[in-house]
Amino acid sequence: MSATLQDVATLAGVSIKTVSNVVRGYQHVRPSTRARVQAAIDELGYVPHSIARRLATGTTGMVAFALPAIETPYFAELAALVSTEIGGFDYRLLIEQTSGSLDDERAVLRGREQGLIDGLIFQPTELDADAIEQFRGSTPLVLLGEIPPPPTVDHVMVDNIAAARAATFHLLHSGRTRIAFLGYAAAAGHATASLRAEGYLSALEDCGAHRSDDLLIPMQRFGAFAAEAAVIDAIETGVSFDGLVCFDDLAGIGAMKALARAGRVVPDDVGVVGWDDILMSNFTNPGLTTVRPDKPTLTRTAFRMLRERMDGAGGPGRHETVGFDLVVRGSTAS
Amino acid sequence: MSATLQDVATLAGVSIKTVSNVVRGYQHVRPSTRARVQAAIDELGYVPHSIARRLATGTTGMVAFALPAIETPYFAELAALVSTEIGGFDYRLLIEQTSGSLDDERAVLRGREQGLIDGLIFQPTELDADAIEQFRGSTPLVLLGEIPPPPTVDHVMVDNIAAARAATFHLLHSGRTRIAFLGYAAAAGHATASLRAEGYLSALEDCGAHRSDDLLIPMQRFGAFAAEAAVIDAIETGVSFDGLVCFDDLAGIGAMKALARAGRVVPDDVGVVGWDDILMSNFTNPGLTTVRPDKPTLTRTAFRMLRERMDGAGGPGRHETVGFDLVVRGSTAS
DNA sequence: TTGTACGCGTTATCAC
DNA sequence: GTGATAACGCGTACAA
Repeated sequence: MSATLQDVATLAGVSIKTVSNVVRGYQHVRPSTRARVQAAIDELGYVPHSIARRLATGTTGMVAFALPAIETPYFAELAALVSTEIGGFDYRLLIEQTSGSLDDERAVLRGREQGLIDGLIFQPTELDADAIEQFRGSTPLVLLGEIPPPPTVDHVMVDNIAAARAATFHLLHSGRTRIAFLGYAAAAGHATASLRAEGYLSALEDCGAHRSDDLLIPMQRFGAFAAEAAVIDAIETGVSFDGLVCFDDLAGIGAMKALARAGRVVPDDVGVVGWDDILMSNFTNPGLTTVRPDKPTLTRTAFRMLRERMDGAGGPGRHETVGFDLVVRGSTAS
Repeated sequence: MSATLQDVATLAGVSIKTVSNVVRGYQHVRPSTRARVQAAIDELGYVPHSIARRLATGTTGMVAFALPAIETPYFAELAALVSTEIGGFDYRLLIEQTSGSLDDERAVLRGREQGLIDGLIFQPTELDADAIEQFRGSTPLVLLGEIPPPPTVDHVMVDNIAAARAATFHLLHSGRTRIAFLGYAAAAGHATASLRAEGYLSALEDCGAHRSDDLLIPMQRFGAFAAEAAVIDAIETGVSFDGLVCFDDLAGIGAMKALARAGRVVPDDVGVVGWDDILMSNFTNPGLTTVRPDKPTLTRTAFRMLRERMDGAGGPGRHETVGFDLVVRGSTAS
């Protein structure tokens, strides 16, 4: 099998403590000793056994990112950023998919096993503040997304209401008068969808624009297929709109397909705004105007807060908001 | 801190061995004892400490998936499948991004630390058979993708030449005569790109179709942006083609954008075929015809082979091929 | 069926 | 500066 500290120590004629000191870069080791030990390490091809180290230190060097689904482009992009970010600090990334299921979210929060991870970055969709408070274990935790966080937990978010207002104003200011919202109450009590709808409604109100329940287009599930079906349905039932604020880019992309099939021209007949600025929004035809959350800052902030907690920082939950842009593309050209 | 086996044992008035037996579902435990122990477990909220267990057993319950970039839709979809698949066997997923860098691929293969993972599923892009042979450690390994694998390593792939031929024939049979290939030698010696180009060329030859170096459109990098730039460039330099076989769907999507900007109509002027059948290929306008590898079988096969190795199976490397479909959509309608 | 005692590979606390 | 030795929490012969 692989060489151990003891093997190296025997070969170098020192104690394992000295080998350990060399391996871990401890300063006060006589150069000649260090050289002898290093030679033994090289000869045996010794590699530290991380599990043993971790049992001894109580840390694992692993950070989990719990998200609904890794194949969702927005989360995949986030995961890539998190992976890169934490890699710079020698942490490794464990991916936990919750599928937006209550049970999985609970399991993730409780930590199926102790000692597996040093910290958790978690984007909940189902659990509310009380449940998070109740189920969370003792591992450092940072929440992502738009749920109202429990007062004890760190949290990073984008101002969804402000962003939804910006998206809606953008459509209104290009002269559109009947703006719909796609993705209303996609899941009962879905915090993100509710906030975005709220921002949308408040923008309509501020401008005195037309509001009606018709214009709140529900989606049965998330994703492009569900969005396409929802928009087809809305058109068939006679809902009339010339602007569409979508829950996310996938919804926007599904909506644009539905509109094309219905013979509605984007942006001439309908202006469409998405959310997330996933890569594909650059490549729809026309390009999809979208709310772009500052993803790099989002992940960097989350990991910074997590690191502070992992380093033992106490205190009440902190709450940070990161910015967004409205990226204007062809789907709302006027 | 958290409760340990010893805490539970003390509370239940038994030895830690008995508690361990209960926790691990050992059969021969007296029901009354089991009940008492279970009560203690519940009362203390005992959760096994995975690191300690793993130090004792020598296994980690973790499988790593090493891929170039998690935000690439194809890999994200694969990762989702792997995560679900291994979750059914109580393994957890560690994501390793290699960014297609030689150093990172080596590091992944060598395993930066011993004992962290039980097995590795690895999609190399840079390393060749010799290097893999040389750098691989002792952890069970299954390779994904199109590199010619070293004889000792398990490997799952799609028949890229056959699939590229099918894609090319599809365009030829709809009456197109000048078929180009996008993504040629995107990286020098890139195995996947080479195989696909090879299949493309052999199909042209079989049909006696026009072949020329012009029609091999190179890409500087992978991805939709690079593809868009490459196609714009090809059009500007006067390359004439009425069909386009793309390295992957991202390339196809980028190509369609470039064609639209150049005023070329898909599929009337140019038929486009992609590769991977990522979700977005359903939502381009028109939909993107694509080679769909059987991703569920791919990941299931890979993990089955890996499990067999983790269970101690020896023997030479096995080699499995999974199927593909050609999914015909609007981009090649005739 | 259950208990005792040792080993897994490392780190950390003391002595020396 | 370096060496014994006790944790870390759990699995497992072996014994009872």
